[in-house]
Amino acid sequence: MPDTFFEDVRSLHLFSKMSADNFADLMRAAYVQNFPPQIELISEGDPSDFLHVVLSGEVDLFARWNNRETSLATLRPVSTFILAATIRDAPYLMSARTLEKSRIALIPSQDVRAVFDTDGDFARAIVAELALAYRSVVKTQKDLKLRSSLERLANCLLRQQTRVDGAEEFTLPYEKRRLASLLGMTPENLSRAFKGLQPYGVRVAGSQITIADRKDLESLAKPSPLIDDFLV
Amino acid sequence: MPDTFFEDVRSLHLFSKMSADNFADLMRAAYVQNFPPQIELISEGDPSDFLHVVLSGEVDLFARWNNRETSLATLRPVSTFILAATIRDAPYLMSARTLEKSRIALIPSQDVRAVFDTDGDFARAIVAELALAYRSVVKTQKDLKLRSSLERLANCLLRQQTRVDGAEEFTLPYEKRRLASLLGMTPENLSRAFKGLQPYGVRVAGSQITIADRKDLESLAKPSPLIDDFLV
DNA sequence: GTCTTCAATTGATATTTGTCAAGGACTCTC
DNA sequence: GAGAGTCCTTGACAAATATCAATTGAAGAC
Repeated sequence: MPDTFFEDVRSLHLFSKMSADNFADLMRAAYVQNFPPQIELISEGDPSDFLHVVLSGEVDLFARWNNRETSLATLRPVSTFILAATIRDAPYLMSARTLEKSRIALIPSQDVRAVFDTDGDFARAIVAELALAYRSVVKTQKDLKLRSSLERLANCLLRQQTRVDGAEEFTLPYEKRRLASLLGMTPENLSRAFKGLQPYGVRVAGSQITIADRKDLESLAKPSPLIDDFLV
Repeated sequence: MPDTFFEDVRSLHLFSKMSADNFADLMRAAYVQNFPPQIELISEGDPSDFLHVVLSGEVDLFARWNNRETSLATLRPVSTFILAATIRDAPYLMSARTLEKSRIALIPSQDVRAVFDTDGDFARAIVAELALAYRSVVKTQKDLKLRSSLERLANCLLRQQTRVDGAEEFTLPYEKRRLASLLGMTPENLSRAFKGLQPYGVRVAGSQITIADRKDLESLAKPSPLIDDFLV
C-alpha cells in the first residue's frame, strides 16, 4: 500500500467503530488512486463496483438528462460517496468528476456488502450515515420547491457564513457557475441574484462575499433549521 | 391489542427478518390509532417520538416554509414513514396529514433505536430501506432540476401507466392540486400542462387519463430508468 | 508586458411559471 | 331540484427564469 490512507478512512464515522479485523478485510482489497482535475470518476448508470472515499481534492456529483446537466453536491475530504448504490448493489444515480487533483480510495462494493452483512457496528454506522444523507437531500428538496432562486442564494450565503464562524467576509467555496447549478439556476441568473441581494447588504467582489448585516439578509432569507442546518 | 395489525407490520421488508423476540419487543409498546381525514399526524420540527406505519388509508407528507406549502410524497398501505428522523433521534423534516380515514400504527422511536442497536438483521433491513428512500429522493431531485413541468408531468403519467400494467386508460391516483404540488407546480399550470400534452395523445376527463400512443408521449418525456424506475 | 482563454457579467428578449379573478363542473345536502 | 361547497379550468396579466449575444474582467502562457 503506498501510504497510510488507512488512518484517514478509519477516522470517518462510517468506519471508526467497526472491528479492526473487518476494517482490515475492507482495506485489503482497497486501493488509492490519484486523479487529475476534470476526470469523470463514475458515470450514472454504471454498476456500483466501488465505494469511493475522497482523501484529498474535490469531487462534484452531478446528473445528466437530455443534454442538460445539474450539480447535486460537492464533496471535500474526507467523505465517502455512492454509499446507497453500493449497499443496494444498484447502478449509480449520479456521475462524479474531480474538480481538482484528487486522491480517491476505492473499496470494492462486494467487500463493503460482505462486511456489512457480518459486522453489526458497521451496519449501524451505515444506517446513521444514510439517514443523514437522506435528510440532507430532503432539505435540499424543500429548499428547491419552497424558495425562489433569490431566497435560495440568500440562505446559501448565510449557511456559508455560519460555516466560517460568522465572519463578515468570506470566500465562496465554489466556482460561480457550479454554485448556480447547485442552486438550480443559470449562471446569468446567479449574477442577477447577487445584484438583487445588494439592497440587503451583500457585497460581491469576485469570489469574496461581504455580508454587512446578517439580520438584514435574514429578513429576506428566513433561514430555517429544518432546511438549512446541516446537523438537524 | 385491538387486532392483529402485527401481521401487516411484520410483512414489511423492514420487519420481516428480525428475530421474533425483538419484533415482539417492538410491538409491545406499539399501538394502533384510527384517524379521520385531514388530521395532521405530525408537524415538522416535532421530536420524532414514533415510527409510523400506514396500515390503511392514505397519508400526505408535506413541508411548509414562509406560508408556502409543498407535498413531498404520498404514502399508501403498508409503508412506514419518518424512519430517518427516528433513527437519528432528530426532529421531523416533514409534516404528515391523513388524506382519508386511516389506521396508523405508532411504534415508539426509542424502542426502534434500542432494537436497532442489538438486532443486526433489523439494522440491515433499515439500511436497505434507507438506501432505497435516499435513492428515491435523489431521483425526484433530478426530475425537478433537469426537467420542465411539462416533462415532469409527461413522465409522471408514463410511470403511472406502468404501475397499472400499461393500460391505455387509467385513473390518476391523486387529487389534481396535490399532484401539482408533488410535481412542483401550481394547479393552474397543471391544467395547462395537461392541455400541452394533448398533441402527444394524452386525453383527460376528470381524473381519467387516456394515453393514445405511449411511444408518442415518450418522445417528449424521454423517461430514464435512473429517474423514473422505482426499483433501480 | 501582451496575448489567450475562460469565467463572469450585462442587456435584450423569449419562455416558463405564477397570480388573480372569474366561471364551470361536480358532489353533497336538504 | 335548488343551493352550497369544492375543485378544476380558463383568461389576462405579472413575475421569475432562461436564452442568446456581446462585453468585461481576471489568470495563466509566452
